[in-house]
Amino acid sequence: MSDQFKPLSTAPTAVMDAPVTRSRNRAPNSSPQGVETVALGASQSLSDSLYRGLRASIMSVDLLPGTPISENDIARSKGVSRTPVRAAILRLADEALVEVVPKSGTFVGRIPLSALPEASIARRTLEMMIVQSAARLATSAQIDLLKANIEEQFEMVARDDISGFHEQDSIFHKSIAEIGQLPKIWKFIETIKTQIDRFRRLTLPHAGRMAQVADEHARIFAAIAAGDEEKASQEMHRHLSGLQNYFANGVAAHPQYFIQDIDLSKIPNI
Amino acid sequence: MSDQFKPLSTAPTAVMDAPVTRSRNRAPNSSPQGVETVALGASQSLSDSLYRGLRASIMSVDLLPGTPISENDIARSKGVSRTPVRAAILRLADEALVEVVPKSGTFVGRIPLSALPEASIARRTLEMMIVQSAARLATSAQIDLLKANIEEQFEMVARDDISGFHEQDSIFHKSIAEIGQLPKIWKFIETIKTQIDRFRRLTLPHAGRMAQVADEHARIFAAIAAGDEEKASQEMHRHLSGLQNYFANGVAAHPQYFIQDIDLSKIPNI
DNA sequence: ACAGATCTACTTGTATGCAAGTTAATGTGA
DNA sequence: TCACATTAACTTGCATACAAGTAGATCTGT
Repeated sequence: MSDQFKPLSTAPTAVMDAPVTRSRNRAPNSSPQGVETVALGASQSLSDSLYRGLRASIMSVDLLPGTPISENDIARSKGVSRTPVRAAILRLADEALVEVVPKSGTFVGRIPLSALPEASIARRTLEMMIVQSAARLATSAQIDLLKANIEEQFEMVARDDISGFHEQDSIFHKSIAEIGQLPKIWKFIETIKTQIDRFRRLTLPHAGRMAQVADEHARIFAAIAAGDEEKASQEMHRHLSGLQNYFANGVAAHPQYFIQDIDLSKIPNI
Repeated sequence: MSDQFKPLSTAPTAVMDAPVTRSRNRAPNSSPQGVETVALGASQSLSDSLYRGLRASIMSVDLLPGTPISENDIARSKGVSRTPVRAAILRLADEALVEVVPKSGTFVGRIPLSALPEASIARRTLEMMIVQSAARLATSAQIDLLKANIEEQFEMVARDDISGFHEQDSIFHKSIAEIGQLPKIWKFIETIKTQIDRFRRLTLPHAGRMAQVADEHARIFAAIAAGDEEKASQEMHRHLSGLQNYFANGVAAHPQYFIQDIDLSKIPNI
């Protein structure tokens, strides 16, 4: 059962055999065994750009959970065939951002409540470790840049610029990961917190919380600048705790947006 | 730009309008707003079973990194069309288990060395937290089951049954996550450690290490049984550290299996 | 014998058509 | 008026055909 996918070409890897079938080698297109694995910046592919557009619409909750989406409609509206649309939707299905029901329909994914508590715990655990590393390794130049980011955040609070604040928020956490020399773990956290972000955008009142979040960020920054690993970790813990307080109200307001696959009263402390 | 994917149906959500186009609702097929989100056990889909088969072959390094794979060949050998094969390959490409070079070819993914150090750190960090939770929450019944698993492991060592040992190893870690009531984080970890597992299967000598791993597991178990969170965490740290010792030799033996996108001499302590 | 241009078989990406199944609307009976 | 069978339009999953591009084999000139 394990050799059923062995390459079918009869010629082994040796090159001097009579090549019954041309054995194709690695395309020199791809990273030539060398140093860089830099992603291809431009989209280049129809299904890629469709994927990104759909994903952005779902993550911004511009498309609400449960909304039916039709491969045919999207294909017609974009003037392409179903094939690249379908490829994009299948990718989103792997991320649980859409739910595909065979022979019936496709829907913007409802948020699985059972995923949120452990996603929150995992994110907090990793970011506590990351910020410890950052407090240990930060250079004065990096601290200056981070301080500028904090000031930007308070500027956004003053302007009441929510989307601008979210952007600076994201840069803050990403920068800490870079300072801690763990940038790929931040990438991983971004996938972990996907459903958490959707939950927050759906249920949390953004206005009041901005100032508090900026304060929490400032305390984390201060600990990093002071090189106090333990304090930085504790402040990050505070910053990333307390999500469960919003569960009951958020779900009660819009139950149709969620897959209620856990007992909301039994959520552990996060 | 953000409303380009709004559903096209002219009818709003209200049901009393004259339905120019039938507005389709959620299929009662899918989880009916209820409690369970249980995955559909049976494969049901051609592309699903192709995906699982290919993934197993790649993870077991039965298909070596860099091996060219052809959608047409697989389709012919399985007696299906390219469509489901292609869907499976695209899923694998998202996991970096295959590399697709447009208009050129598809290859079993080489292991990106730059991903390994941070994956190892993230995994260790999460499992240290999980085992602390397990040491805190373990019931005596759970401890008995875990003890039986440890005994199985030593049995496998005695029998020199490598694949059997790997299975018990996996059960050990998964059981700890269940005891710690964080089973979904173990699922996360399984995706994190994908490339690490491939690296180990390619480069590590399994024979000698089995006994040592079983011993490390036994020490973790003892700390859990004693309810000693700190000790359990430390033993897990020891168990999951030291991968970097194998980097240089493993890569030197088979450089073509890896994307050497980092300087091997600059790998941090993991 | 060797270097370079040309050619041809192969690759992935997309378009299109069909099959099986589901769901909402409609028809039918009481 | 209501319950139930029928039907028709829509859905996703798969098969097939074509387009654009790549790379190895071959041919040509020296």
